[in-house]
Amino acid sequence: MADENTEPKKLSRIQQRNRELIMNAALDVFSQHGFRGATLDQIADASGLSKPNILYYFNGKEDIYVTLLNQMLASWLDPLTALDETGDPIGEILAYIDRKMEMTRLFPRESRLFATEIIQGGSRVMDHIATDIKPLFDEKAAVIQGWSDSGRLAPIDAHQLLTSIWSTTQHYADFDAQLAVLLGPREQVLENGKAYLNTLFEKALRPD
Amino acid sequence: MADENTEPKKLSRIQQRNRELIMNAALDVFSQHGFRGATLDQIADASGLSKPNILYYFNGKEDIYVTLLNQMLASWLDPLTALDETGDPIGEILAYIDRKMEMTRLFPRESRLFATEIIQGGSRVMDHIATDIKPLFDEKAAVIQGWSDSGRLAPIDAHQLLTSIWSTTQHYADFDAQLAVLLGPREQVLENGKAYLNTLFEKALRPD
DNA sequence: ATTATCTATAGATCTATAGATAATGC
DNA sequence: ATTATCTATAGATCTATAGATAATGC
Repeated sequence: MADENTEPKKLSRIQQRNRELIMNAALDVFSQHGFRGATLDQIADASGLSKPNILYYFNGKEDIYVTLLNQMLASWLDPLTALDETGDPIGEILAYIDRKMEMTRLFPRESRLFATEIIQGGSRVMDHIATDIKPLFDEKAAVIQGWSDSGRLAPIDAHQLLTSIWSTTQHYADFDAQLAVLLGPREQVLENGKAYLNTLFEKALRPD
Repeated sequence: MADENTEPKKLSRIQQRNRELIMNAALDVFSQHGFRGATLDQIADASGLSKPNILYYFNGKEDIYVTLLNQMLASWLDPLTALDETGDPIGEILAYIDRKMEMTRLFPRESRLFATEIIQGGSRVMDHIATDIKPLFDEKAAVIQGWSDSGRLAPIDAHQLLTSIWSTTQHYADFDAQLAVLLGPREQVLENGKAYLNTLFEKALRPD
């Protein structure tokens, strides 16, 4: 029970397919109800597999949840990783915003899963945040701060800038249900949001 | 069972105190776990009352939750209501941001309760959003759009502007756990955030 | 007398496992 | 032979109620 993470055991085709079915169902269920609110029954129903069969593939509810989170977090930072120190400052940041908006468009459930987890204290991702997210966050913030300090961007707090980019872009996924009532259909809202954010940050970042 | 909302029955001092204890405990528990994830046991523990006693004051888990949401939503829009058409456009919007940041500072649990509810589909507040929030949202957006169209603000999509103010300000409450790791202690983060948002929106809104 | 609280428990829901059976890969 | 799935169920947790008892307000 100590070292069970050494399991690159080749997965059979069935294994692979069913694990994917479960992950997808779990994403639906956990992003809608959070960890505590979700049940294996719901995941079983959504995946089309029986409850005991699901526990044949995973060691339990928490195992499913943690596996799902890890899988998702692995690609969550890609848009920020791609921020290029050697590029044009404003162009780089606007491109980063576009990539984040694309994440929102393609992976709204993942965004909501992460949001719920953090809102509820984030005990299962805190390690990940400290270990993986913070270093990248600080590194890229330093790049942006460098641009700002050297006058290639307006004077700005880079950490706060990144925070506001996260909040504005992820909001379109997380508060989808509210925005559908207040602003209209999803695709259109995202399109308008993208244009708006580009204008907003372009004006705010332009030096002088 | 039809018209039980006619209950302005004067509450005894004990009634009032215990209902408040329960509301406060429920805010803790529901904002941390969402509706499905919360249990009466947790609320009982947090309030110091017994479980059956809690059900003496409320008709059940859902009754507690809905009462809490309604209570909270009643004041949630106050900052927006105060936006004054006859004031200075940029000053009014920056003051609105300050009020929202103050809500974040004073009522982070309420913000997280609302966020979790919306992320999870918002079935229990959709009516409220359509009936109470949307009209005010549209009215104030029209005011701002008027300012923008008449050149007193930069050209801007007022609905999107309000959306981005909500997302940026509420983010400090909702993603508190993450920001504590990435940015540092809460009070300081809020202070920096307030200054940052003022600069950001001031630059973005200035005409010309 | 009325209001508030407690003990005890019914009945539903949930996670997880045991053990049998069916399907698949050599 | 090994992998995958099913039936049945144990044991824990949860919401809610019944019915008795204690506290409070006239």
